[in-house]
Amino acid sequence: MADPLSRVFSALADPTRRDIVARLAVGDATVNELAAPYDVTVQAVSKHLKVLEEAGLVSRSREAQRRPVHLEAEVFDLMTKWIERYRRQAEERYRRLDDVLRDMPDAGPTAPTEGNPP
Amino acid sequence: MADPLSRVFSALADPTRRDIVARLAVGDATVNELAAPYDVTVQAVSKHLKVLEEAGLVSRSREAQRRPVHLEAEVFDLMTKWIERYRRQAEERYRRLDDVLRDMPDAGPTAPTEGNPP
DNA sequence: CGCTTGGTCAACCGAATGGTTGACAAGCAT
DNA sequence: ATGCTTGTCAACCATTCGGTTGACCAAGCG
Repeated sequence: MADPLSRVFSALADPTRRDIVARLAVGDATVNELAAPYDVTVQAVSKHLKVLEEAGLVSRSREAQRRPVHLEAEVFDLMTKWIERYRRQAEERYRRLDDVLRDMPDAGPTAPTEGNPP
Repeated sequence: MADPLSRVFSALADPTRRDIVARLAVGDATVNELAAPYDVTVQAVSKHLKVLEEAGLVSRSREAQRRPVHLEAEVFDLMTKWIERYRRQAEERYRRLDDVLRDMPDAGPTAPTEGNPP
């Protein structure tokens, strides 16, 4: 599971982690602050942050004994690019199908338009 | 893990599944066709398709004994919306930080309101 | 009819995941 | 030096996941 795309998708496949990302979009926060709203231990949240960090979605700096967590938004582009590519392709195909159906108002029961003579 | 967004992200967190989606963007295909390139059993691919279907990314119709798989591109919007929202928010915040730094051309080495006595 | 083709279901296995508790390090404050 | 705060690491547990094998169903075809 080395590839970056898998890590990003996987990281965001968890609702708690998505919520953390949502809250970090507003502003940086410490681990304890982030952990407060959830009814899990702070260690669990620390694990979540590790996952987000390994996916490149988040970075932690050092500031006294606090470790402010910062959202790294660039990685989103990786996903967006992948998604857009295939969404567009599928839509294009959909549009083309419409054209075909319009151009073929009376398709016969047997449709050998795919004639691929050996 | 009932929520749709988690299911979609989770479904796309697997490289094989992403590849299947990529190939379905080109055109519908049967399970056996889809399974061919991978060196796993057809049952494994069937499981992958089930995951994709439960995420709403794919639909299967019935056609004789074949089950053509079709890519359902709308669900992508769910992800795109979520991603765009927080990406935009984070970028906005980044831009604002730049403004702050520009408006504060002579920030001392000691942080402003955060008393850091020697 | 019987058989081959296309696909799913069920049970199982090893590895990864999300969670817990407990110990511990690093800073700051007494 | 002692202690409190913030956070991580390690070990463990239950569940999920990706994969396998084997049985099975549903259609077409000889």
